[in-house]
Amino acid sequence: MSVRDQPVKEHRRTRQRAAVDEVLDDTTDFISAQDLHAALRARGAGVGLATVYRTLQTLADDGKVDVLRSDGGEAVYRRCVREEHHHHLVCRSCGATVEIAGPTVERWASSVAEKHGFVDVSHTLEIFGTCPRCAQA
Amino acid sequence: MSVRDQPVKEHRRTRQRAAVDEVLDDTTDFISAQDLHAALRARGAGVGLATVYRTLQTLADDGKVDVLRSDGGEAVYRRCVREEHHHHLVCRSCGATVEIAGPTVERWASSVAEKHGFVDVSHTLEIFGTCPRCAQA
DNA sequence: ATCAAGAGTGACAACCATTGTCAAAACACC
DNA sequence: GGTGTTTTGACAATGGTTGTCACTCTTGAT
Repeated sequence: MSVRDQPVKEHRRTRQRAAVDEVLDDTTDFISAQDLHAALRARGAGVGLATVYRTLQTLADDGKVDVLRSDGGEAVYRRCVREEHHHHLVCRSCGATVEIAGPTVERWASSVAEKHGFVDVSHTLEIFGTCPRCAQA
Repeated sequence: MSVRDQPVKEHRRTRQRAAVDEVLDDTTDFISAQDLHAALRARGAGVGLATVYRTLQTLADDGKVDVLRSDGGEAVYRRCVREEHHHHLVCRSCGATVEIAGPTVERWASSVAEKHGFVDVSHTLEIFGTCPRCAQA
């Protein structure tokens, strides 16, 4: 679908990357680079802020994490469960996330694009709302 | 669908807002606040940068312009033709934009959200690709 | 037309997420 | 262990966006 299907360059294993990985594993919701940095510091495994950004960027490039922009324009990251293309249903209040697959939407998107002569098509689709737990307030 | 269906508070007519409006009318593609500010300055109608931001924010709140985030996280704005909810097909290369309506997707999104107990649901959906004109390169 | 009240403006400072820099430290492999 | 390259981290720099606040302009009433 997209053009980024290169073999994914190999990276070195370092304490810092392992630490980032660990936090990512323990976090089911989207987290910002800043928050991730704070989380690392909190659990004693301090990692430089710049390194956190670089690591997340690398992971994103390799398709290992999902990235999306919060309302404030901040980039937020999350380890994806499915490797394939999918979307998210995100709670505006607590950040809880459900991964969604929508084959119909995929087809619709490409057909619409095709109809207008667009090629090399990709798309973004996120659904926001208030989750059941946050709703009882 | 969303909660922002208030009667849209009235605003005063000022030279600055008229100028912003004019540029927006002359621009068919998405434009950033910074670029809009430059465009205003270029056509002699200088407007403060802060004012540009405030004006765009106001227009966005009133649903008079569409807002979306560029890849770099910059907010870009565009006068919408349709007042109702809709999506965009955007050329990655030249920025050309086609407005899209997708009733099916709308229904699908709300049903998915509902199925998971989410309420007060909204969503974002943008399709990116290379337009016919840019494709012949 | 005049006026008072409050919305709107602008120059600039402040914010804050993100990126650049570069010497020092860590990894992989011989 | 030695060596060449990658990675790191502290800090500076960048750049979009928002906050501040005195001043100006629009508006509706008089």
